[in-house]
Amino acid sequence: MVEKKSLNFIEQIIEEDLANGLDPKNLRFRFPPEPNGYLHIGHAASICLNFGLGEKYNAPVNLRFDDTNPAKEEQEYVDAIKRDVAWLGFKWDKELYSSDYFQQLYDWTVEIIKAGNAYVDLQSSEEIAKQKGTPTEPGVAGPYRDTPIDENLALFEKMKNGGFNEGEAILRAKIDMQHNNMHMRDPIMYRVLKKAHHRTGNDWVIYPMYDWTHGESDYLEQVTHSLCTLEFKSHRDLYEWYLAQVATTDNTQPKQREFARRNISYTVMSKRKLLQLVQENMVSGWDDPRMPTISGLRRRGYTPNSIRKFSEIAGISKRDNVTDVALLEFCIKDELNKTAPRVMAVLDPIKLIIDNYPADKEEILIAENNPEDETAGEREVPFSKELFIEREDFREQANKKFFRLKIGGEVRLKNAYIIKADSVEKDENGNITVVHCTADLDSRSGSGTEASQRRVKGTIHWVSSKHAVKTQVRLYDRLFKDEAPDSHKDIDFKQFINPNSLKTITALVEPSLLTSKPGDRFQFQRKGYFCADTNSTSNQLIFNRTVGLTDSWAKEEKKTAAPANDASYDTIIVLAGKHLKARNNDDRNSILSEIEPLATQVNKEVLATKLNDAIANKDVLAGLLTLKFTGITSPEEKAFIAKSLGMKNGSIKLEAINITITDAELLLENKTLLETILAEEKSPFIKEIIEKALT
RNA sequence: UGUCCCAUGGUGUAAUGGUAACACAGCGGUUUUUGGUACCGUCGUUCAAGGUUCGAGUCCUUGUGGGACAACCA
Repeated sequence: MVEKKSLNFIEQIIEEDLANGLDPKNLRFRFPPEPNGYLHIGHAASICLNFGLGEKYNAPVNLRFDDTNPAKEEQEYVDAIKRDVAWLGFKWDKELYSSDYFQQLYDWTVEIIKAGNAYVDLQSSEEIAKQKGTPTEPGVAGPYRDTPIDENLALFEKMKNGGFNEGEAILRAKIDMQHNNMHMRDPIMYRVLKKAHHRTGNDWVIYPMYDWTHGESDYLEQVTHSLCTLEFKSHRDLYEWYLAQVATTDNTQPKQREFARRNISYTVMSKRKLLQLVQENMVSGWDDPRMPTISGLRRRGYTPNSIRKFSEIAGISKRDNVTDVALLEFCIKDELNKTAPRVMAVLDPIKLIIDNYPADKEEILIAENNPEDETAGEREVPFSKELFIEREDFREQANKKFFRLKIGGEVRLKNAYIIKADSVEKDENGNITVVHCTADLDSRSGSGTEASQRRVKGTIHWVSSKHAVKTQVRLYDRLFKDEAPDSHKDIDFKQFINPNSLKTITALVEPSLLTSKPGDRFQFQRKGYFCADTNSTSNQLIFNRTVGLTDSWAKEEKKTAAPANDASYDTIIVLAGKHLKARNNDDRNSILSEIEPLATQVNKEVLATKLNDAIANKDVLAGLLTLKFTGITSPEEKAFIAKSLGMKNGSIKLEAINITITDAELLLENKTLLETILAEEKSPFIKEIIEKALT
């Protein structure tokens, strides 16, 4: 049976071209990074698209560095990019550089000038920008637009020979200053940059711009489909215009098509912002395991397969998107579950003494390496009287939902004995220092005895005190607290940084890990997947947490521990998000009627902390919609209203204004604030409301 | 007050004029020497209004909402 897989819209375009006579042998793609930063998971989508297409159609894919700006580009980035693409498992056909085409581009340019389609402009960038107009107003011609061809040729020659300083002269294509598309209003082809280039050194002092390079590079390489992200859509006209200047009809005409960049929740995905995190030391570097860079994910413990799988199931489209990071995590958990050896590691140790086990006895127990993989084999784990177990796995008393160790209760020590807790020792502060227990000495795992077959509800992991190895463990969490930290126009994305994104602890692990090498991946049983860090050695083991295991006990605990009203407020936040997305008042009103009963249940103390933390639009709106029904009483709530009045989002501002003007006291307190808003407000609707209230 | 692009469950994507589906997340359960995995179940979707058509998520019109475009960046 043939499974028919649906095609994404890029594949459909290719199929169409093939159907229209394009020879599949001519198919060729390229991945064109600028070497000015590290590749991230968003680039991975593009890499997987292009190289995936190459594999699917058996077509070559070039790795071409788009290196036309010597000010920003460095060899370090070239090396990192090559390493990352290769690590993902892709093989490029040719390694190429746009800078290799500088001479060809120059020669073509001279022809374009001779054809009267380009001119040298000697104005300042401010003047040029001014003449360019805006997206809503057409541009006007500058004074150099009609310079005679001979003069342009001479001036361009002078540019090339260093006769102008940076900023004094540029070469422009002569297209149409009134064009709807700003990129067509006589775009810049060359600028003077007296900087050494990482490959061409000091050969050139003029450098071509992106548009006048990219399509021509595609053409020279005979790329058929030049795929890029959506923000280049409006460059397509120019791409085609330049191509028309140089292309001959017997050659393949490359085709630019655009797809949406891949965003992931709780992180940022722009090189500029990632660079900022690196430069401002908010992370340890481009390969910090919290970074969404390929190198960061690699150090975190992600595999090439998991990233390729993610790109495949996330898909390709033209819609703005924020993919749930849980999907990425699913991909790595799914793979590691099948491949990662299991080991025992205690992250937060508490001592356990088996009172009825001989003090000098040591046993070597057998443990399965991976229950999902029979070929993974077994290993030996030492056992003795004194062990460490996870602090959270013991409670003096607990209800019957807690099926770990408690006084008088039984639990299985993984791969070892069933034990029963008897008593505890405590320090002067009342903290438990030791748990005493009794083992059922007939119950050893794998011994085959009747007692060994006994079923107890809980199984916990452990390490032998004498044999335990101290290890540094880095527990990583999401870098940002907000789903889309850079989606808030008025708030800097760094405001959302999660202060607890890294917790470094000392853990105790079983001795088998002593032989682990950097990059080795393990499942620390019941805890998560961990990867030996680049700097891990047998003298100082270091493990990075890639991702935790699904923890249904934590969920259960959260349910009972959190105040009941939390759930109401969480629902209100979700509804507030919908309210922001709603496109008509009917929808908004029905959401309000859902919120009303919930709002009255919200715990005021919970609310106070939530209001204090609210930064994102939906969190602020949730607060407002709750207060709308509960009324404003505390100083915190009043402060929150004042803060909301300052938000730029229209729905939020309107809601805040409405709440303010229906409360006489609030109205009085915020009178000057409202007057300020009135002065700056553009919406006549909002102005009218404020004016009415103020009089 | 311009041009272009986009709009399908909470999220990401399918459905190519013919039964709105898959995955993740959520919720409930079964199994379990990992509260993992696996398995089963469950929740929930076509922005709006008109039009074309036997039939519209898909085509057309208008509207609404979101995004891109004014670097000597790519």
